[in-house]
This record gives sequence, structure tokens and C-alpha cells, in this order.
Amino acid sequence: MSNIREHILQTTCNLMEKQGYHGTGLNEIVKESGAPKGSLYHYFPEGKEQITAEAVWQSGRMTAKRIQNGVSGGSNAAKAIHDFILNIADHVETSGFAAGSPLTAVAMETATKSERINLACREAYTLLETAFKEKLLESGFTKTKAEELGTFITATVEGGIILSRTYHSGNPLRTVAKHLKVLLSQ
Amino acid sequence: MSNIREHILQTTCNLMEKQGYHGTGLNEIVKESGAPKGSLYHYFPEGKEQITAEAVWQSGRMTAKRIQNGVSGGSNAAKAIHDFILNIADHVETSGFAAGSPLTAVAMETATKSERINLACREAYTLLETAFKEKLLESGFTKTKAEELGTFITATVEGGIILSRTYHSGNPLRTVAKHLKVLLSQ
DNA sequence: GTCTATAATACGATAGAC
DNA sequence: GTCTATCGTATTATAGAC
Repeated sequence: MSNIREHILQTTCNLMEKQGYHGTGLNEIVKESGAPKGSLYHYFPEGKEQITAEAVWQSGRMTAKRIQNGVSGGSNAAKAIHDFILNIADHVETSGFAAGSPLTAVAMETATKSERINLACREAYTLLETAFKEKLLESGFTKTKAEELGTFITATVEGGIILSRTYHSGNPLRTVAKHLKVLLSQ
Repeated sequence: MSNIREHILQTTCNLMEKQGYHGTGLNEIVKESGAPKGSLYHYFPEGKEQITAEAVWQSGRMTAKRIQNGVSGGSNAAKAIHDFILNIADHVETSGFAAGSPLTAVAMETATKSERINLACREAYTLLETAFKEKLLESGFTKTKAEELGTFITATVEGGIILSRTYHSGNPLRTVAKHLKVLLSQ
């Protein structure tokens, strides 16, 4: 796959995790990525919607992988999930308060405005929920419980990201990590 | 206080809980509110930032009040918070998947772009966290625990709103409500 | 206080040369 | 594949009449 194409997608992720969908312009993506300006519509003939949908989807796949690889042994979901969230907390602070993924902002902005992007966001969230669920299954949770907790954990992390970005501090995410660990260790 | 002014703020809340900050234009606010077009900059001389900051702040105050009044007796925080979230779940579905408040979307979009709106979002979230905390204190939680859980609950609700909007279903919020109740009943 | 008209700018998208 | 130039349409904000 083209290098430039990948780089445009990565830049889109980086910008949208700070500014969201409407707050990020195509001119900004071109400029920031350093990609040849004429090539944007060559690689993404369907424009901004296509770029965003692909960026969201790719970001979801990468985040899910990070959850899966959290603890290789897989015997302790509580610790794996705890560490995963602490990593996001650090990232928020070291990146100038980026969200770690474009998903949170883009999902909110486009939920009722673009069917295509909304579909990509659903798929991305389902990947995250499933990754958490698998971790919990490995640790001995029942199927129903693992499924519901997968949703619960995803919601809590997303909300923690919003609070940490708003307060310009990783602490809300750290509080979330701490209490999720207690909940999952019981 | 002016009736028109209040109506402009209310309309801004309604639009931004669906479309966010950048997705909502001033023209749209004027048109939707039916307010006299010439009066927008009369009541809000500092423009969109001022309108948004005030809308966010007002919305935070109203939501905090709804949490406080959830259960008048105040003896059962778990049930009060559970019911509060179920109400949001219903609202998301009956409103065509609005967020219940402009806070979630606006906070994400403006966290690093507008200091003024960011400050309003912080104050609004602090109001929510405090409202949850007070409910927990009334139910006998220790001060430290009530404080941390106030943050945890706020994060979980905000994340639940994102998931429910994305999936076009109140069910993620209902899952959140269920497991929060279990957590708080122990 | 409210109106219309418009300034000034940014946006997404496209055309056509090379 | 990549370029520049530009179209058409949004946006926020302001000016000036009434």
C-alpha cells in the first residue's frame, strides 16, 4: 500500500484526536502531513468522509491490538486493563492533551450526520469492546458478564478521556483505572 | 433576564448536543430559535465563544440539579444514579440520538482550542462530579471514596452517552447503569 | 433593538495543465 | 501522480439604516 496514503491517514488521526472532525480541515491535513497537495483526492476520491472513515477504522484496529497484547499471559485481565488505561493517561499529558485516538471526538460529531463515518465508528467500538471481552473471558468471567463489562469498560475509558482532556490532566483517567481494577478484581 | 437571550441559549444547547461546536453554525442557531437575526450580537457581543461558554455552563447547572433532585430522600445513591442514567438512555432514543447535553461534544472539540469554553466545561464537569459526590456522601460513603467515585461515575456516564449515540440505541447506557448500580450497592 | 447587506475568510471539491 | 488555480458555498463577524 502507498506510503503517502498511510501517512495522510496517520496525520488525520493525529489532528482529529485533538480537534475532531469539523475542527480539522483538509488543507490542514495536507500541510501537516507534508504530502503532495495534488495527491489527496487521488488516494481518497470520495473526499473527507472517506479519509475520516478509514482513519477511524484503522485507529480502532490498532487500539484493539494494544488491548489484546496488553498482558501476553492473559491470566490477569484486571491488571492488563489497568495498565492500558494508565498508558492513555500518560499519553494525554505528554502529547499536549490529545485523546489517543480520533474515535471519541469523531463519533460524537458524526453520530447523526454521516452514515458512513458512523458505521466506521460502530465497527471501531465493537473491536474495542470485543478486545476487552476476550481479555475477561481468558480470566474466567462468564460470557454474559464479559460482554457487558466490555461495554462498561469501553464507556468508562472514553469518558475518562473526555475528562482528562478537559481538565488537562491524566488524573481522571488514573482514577478510572484504579476503580475499574477494583471492580474487575472481585 | 431577556426571554430571547434565554431562548438562544436553549437552542444552542439543543443543536450542540447533536452536532457539537464546529458542526453548529450561528445562522442555524438564529434560524432554529426563531430569534430576531439582528439581536444575536446584541445579546452576545463576544460571538460564538460567549454563546457556547454560557450554554455549556447553564447546561451543567441544570444537569447537576437533576442529579441532586434524583431521589429526594437521599438515602439510596445507587438507585438515584441508576435512574438518572436510565432517563438519559430514554432521552437519547426519543430525541433522535441527542446527547442530553452539549457538554460531551463541546468539551472534546474545544479542550485545546478555546480557553474560555474549556473553562466553562471544567466548571460544568465539576458541578456534575460534586453532585454525584454529595449523593454518595448522603449514603454513607467516605469523603475520599465519594470524591473518586464522583469522577468515575461522570466518566462512565459520558462514555455511555458516546456509545449510545454511536450505536443509535440506549442500551449501552442501560448496561452502564446496571453495572454502576452493582458497584455502588456493595 | 432589530433589520438587511456584506465584508473577510475558510471550507470542500474540481478542472486542467504537465 | 502531482501541480496550481479556482469554483461555489459555507462560515463568523461587522456596518449602517431604521
